[in-house]
Amino acid sequence: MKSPRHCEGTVETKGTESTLETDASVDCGDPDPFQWDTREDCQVRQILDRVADKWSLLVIALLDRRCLRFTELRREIDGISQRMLTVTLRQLERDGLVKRTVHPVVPPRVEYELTPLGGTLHHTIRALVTWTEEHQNEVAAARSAYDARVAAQESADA
Amino acid sequence: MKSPRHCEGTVETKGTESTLETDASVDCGDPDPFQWDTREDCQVRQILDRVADKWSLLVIALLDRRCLRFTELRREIDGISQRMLTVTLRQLERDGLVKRTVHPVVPPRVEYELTPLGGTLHHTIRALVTWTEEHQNEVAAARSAYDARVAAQESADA
DNA sequence: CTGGATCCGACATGATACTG
DNA sequence: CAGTATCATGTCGGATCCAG
Repeated sequence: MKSPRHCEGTVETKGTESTLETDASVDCGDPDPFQWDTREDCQVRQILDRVADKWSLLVIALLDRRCLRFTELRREIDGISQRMLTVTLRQLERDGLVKRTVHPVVPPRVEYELTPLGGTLHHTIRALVTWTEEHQNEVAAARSAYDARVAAQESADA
Repeated sequence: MKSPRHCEGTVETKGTESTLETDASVDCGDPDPFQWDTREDCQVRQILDRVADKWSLLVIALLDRRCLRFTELRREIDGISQRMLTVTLRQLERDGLVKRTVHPVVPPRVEYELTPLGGTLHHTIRALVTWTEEHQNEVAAARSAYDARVAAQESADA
């Protein structure tokens, strides 16, 4: 119901699909700091989902004021499929975070870079990555402790 | 290609089969700033996925040094199902980001709050949310422009 | 080289019913 | 109230083929 439908597939229902979105109609500018993103139809929730996406995160982090070609990105991001890279880049381009430049040469050369808007996001994303790097050991320890507790509990039940 | 499997971070099973061995064995501490998270077996990637998760994001943002009960969280986060709230809270608890307190009363009263570790994450998450709030209009504009371009292109083809 | 399109399986997620 | 268990399904995402 609240699924943020992808825009992949280049649907020809360009005008009709936007009708079900409550983007423009809903005003999310509320003063309550604890109410800001609680409504699923709020645009902030949608953008947050896009921006915090698994692959989007990596692409943005990788495009640190650098131009990267499609294949370069694909090579750098271990595990991403061609399809997901394409889809992710399209979404980011649509959101104005990534600029796509096609060089009319043969073989085709397409380069991706962050837009100014994307550049501002980069810092935030980077902060998230930094936090993860700095605290991964603590998280791992917490996981082990939790798993140990669960295991102990289960053996106690048996 | 390489290992086609996903980042196996999101498991809602017992946790006994969690990938402990790979977590500890793989060392992600590399100096290259552009290599840090490119490998899918890197623990940073897994944690990033968890932390940047749609619901996790909201829960952490909501638990800003407050104790919230299960139902309160559920009510605040519009659109979340009971199941996903439970799963999300479990994951966060396992990762040591959220503390779960059960009050042995009737009716049961369970409260959730951020751990100190979760508190440090909170700032970063908050920054992400703030960015989204501040730039949602630009993103929306970019989307409209993109959609318009696509529409124009399609009508030109026809 | 850079994708677009399609097929299809797997898994995450939602809905529902049940429990303590 | 706070879950757990089960089932249904939609979406994501990978593999493959094809095109410019």
